[in-house]
Amino acid sequence: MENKGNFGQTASAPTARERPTLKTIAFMTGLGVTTVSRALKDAPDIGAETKERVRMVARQLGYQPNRAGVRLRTGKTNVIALVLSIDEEIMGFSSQMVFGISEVLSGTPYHIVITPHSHSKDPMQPVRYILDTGSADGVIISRIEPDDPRVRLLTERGMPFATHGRTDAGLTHPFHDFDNEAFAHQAVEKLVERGRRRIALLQPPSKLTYYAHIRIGFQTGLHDYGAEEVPLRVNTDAPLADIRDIVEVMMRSANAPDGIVCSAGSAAIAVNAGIEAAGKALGRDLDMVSKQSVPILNWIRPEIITAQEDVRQAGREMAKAVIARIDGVEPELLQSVSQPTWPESGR
Amino acid sequence: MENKGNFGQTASAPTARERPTLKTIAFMTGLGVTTVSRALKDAPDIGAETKERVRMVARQLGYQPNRAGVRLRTGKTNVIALVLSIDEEIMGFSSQMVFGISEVLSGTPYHIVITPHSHSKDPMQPVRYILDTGSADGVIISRIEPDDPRVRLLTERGMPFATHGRTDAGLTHPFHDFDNEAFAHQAVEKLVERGRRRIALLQPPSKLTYYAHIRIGFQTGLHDYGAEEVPLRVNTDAPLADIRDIVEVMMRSANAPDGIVCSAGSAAIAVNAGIEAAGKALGRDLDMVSKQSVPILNWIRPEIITAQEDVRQAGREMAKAVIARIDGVEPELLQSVSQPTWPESGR
DNA sequence: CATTTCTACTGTATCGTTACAGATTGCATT
DNA sequence: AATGCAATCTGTAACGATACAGTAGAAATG
Repeated sequence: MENKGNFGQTASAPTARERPTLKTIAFMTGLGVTTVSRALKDAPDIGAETKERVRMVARQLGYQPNRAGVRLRTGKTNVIALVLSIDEEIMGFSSQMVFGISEVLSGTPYHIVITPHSHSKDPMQPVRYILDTGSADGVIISRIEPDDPRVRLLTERGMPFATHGRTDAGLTHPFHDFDNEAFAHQAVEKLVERGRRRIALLQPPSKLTYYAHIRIGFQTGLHDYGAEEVPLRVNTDAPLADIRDIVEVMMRSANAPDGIVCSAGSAAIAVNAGIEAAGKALGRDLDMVSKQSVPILNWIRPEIITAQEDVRQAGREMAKAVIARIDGVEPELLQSVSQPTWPESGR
Repeated sequence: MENKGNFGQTASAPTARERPTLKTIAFMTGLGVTTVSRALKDAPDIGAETKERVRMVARQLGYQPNRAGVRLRTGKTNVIALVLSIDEEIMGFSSQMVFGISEVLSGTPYHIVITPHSHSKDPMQPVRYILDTGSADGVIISRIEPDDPRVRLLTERGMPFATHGRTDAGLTHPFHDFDNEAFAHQAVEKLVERGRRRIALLQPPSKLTYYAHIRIGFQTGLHDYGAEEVPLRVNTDAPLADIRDIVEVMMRSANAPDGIVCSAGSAAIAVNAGIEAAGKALGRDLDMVSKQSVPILNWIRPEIITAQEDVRQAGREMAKAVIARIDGVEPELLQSVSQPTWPESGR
């Protein structure tokens, strides 16, 4: 009579080694399914010895909770959605981020689901989908704008998330960001140190928040170190061929710069091509500083002065932040900014 | 009495616009939940008019089946797992593959879950996890070996999958592969066309299947076009610094090659560095042919002769193959090999 | 000794969906 | 009029987990 609940239900498992469930453990321990469930989550109303017994059997069986069961009953998906822009992305930017995220998630029950979208299309669509279908417990997004509508929506709907990049409209949320202001400032410094004074900036598209950071760092740099800007009318999102052509024209012109600051590693390759197409050479006629997320530029031209942005680390930070947010930690405590590092160039 | 099933259950939805379920539609149409379920999957025992009505209401409500419900009941996860090696991966190889896969999956109910692992560790672990927990309907794996234990296990357990690369042990399974044999053969041809006769090969690690393909293509190429091999004792998986150093030594030696075939884009960058460190120049002292998955090499040195491997296309093919396999299509019909393309170099 | 209070455990209902085994109705057959 | 049979529709149970509302027994209380 004590096992009335199990009786006749788990008359199973004679031959086939099927996946164990709570019922299996309940049957083996002689306990009720509820008790097993509560024992495994260390509930206070279960005896210490019972918990121990349940845990042993569970480990023995290699029990892993059925995700669908949990999700259906509790709504918890154990999924983190990574929203990625499918365009651009020449270098392994997002791979690195994915790997950073996975590193953190591998010690947790979370899975990572990639939700891609074309950023030329509606960037809200994937976010809306996730919210409407409740298909994730947390979200990670990139390419943040100062008053990002995705951030607004996610906040409004109470969905935990972290961003790669900051907003700038009084929104408080977890983020990880690279200190682009410091990068641009230091970049100018490096150039001036080498005697360069007329500096061009290949900047990100102006709608992204870090455009402003780059601009500010660049301009205070110019001011602090006494240099001037040579305008460059193209941004890092442009096709590489366009960047090269425009840089070539600029380098051939009368007021060609003697220094260039480049906000993206892939673009730096095109910039370099433009420079060389104009018959100029790095280190001789001018210097270039570039940010990169993958250490590749110095393999191409050792003369490029590079700052490293550790995107894998960013992935780790954001994963930790989302999980913390899911666990109720205040957003204010989940914000971090990483500094550029300047590996000794050359090899 | 007709609505006894719904009665008292769906007395809900007064204010809050909650996510619609079958029950919601059942309530609105006055039908039973079962009928709605069957109507939506176009079952033969539901009247045409009823189906139409149900579909209209469902569309109106923006109904999307609850994944946890479906998964719990049917075991269908609607997930494709992409198993990725977290190491290496300098360039955006896997991003491109992910994007290719997503393109195909975006028109389906499938989600893509990234399951990363360190390929220095046990490569079976993620596959075992997926099988044991039934966490996906299909799997995509790369870095295939001739007698790949993952392929064996997945086949044995009846899990649909596709591989990036072939096996070579009588295993029949869906795959997409790049024709590395053709690439290597054509690469030799290109070099010989340029008057090169002493050719080195930077080959993949020998445990991977395509090592043999590259070797065969290379050797028949040498034979067909009358060239000889200069041995190069390092493979594409080696750290870039090692590759450069070894290539430099080779290029300084008495019997330096006058042509190099390189099986990976990232490695080509290091090879080039080694060549230049030895004071040699591409196009003058020697030529290099390299495969690349992202069109970057010619930005670095226009002289590199490049073959394009379209990894995004590979992602598409594999996604289509896994889904077809899930739908019961025979593996024999889901195998494809893509040919190298040789874009006009220069720009 | 009766009553309350804990401790430790359990049954039932439920999440959303679908498989299965009926129902109900109308019509054609005998 | 009884029977058979499609054509449509429906209720119930189940997938695995957990929230909730208990229950049984022991111990503490009055």
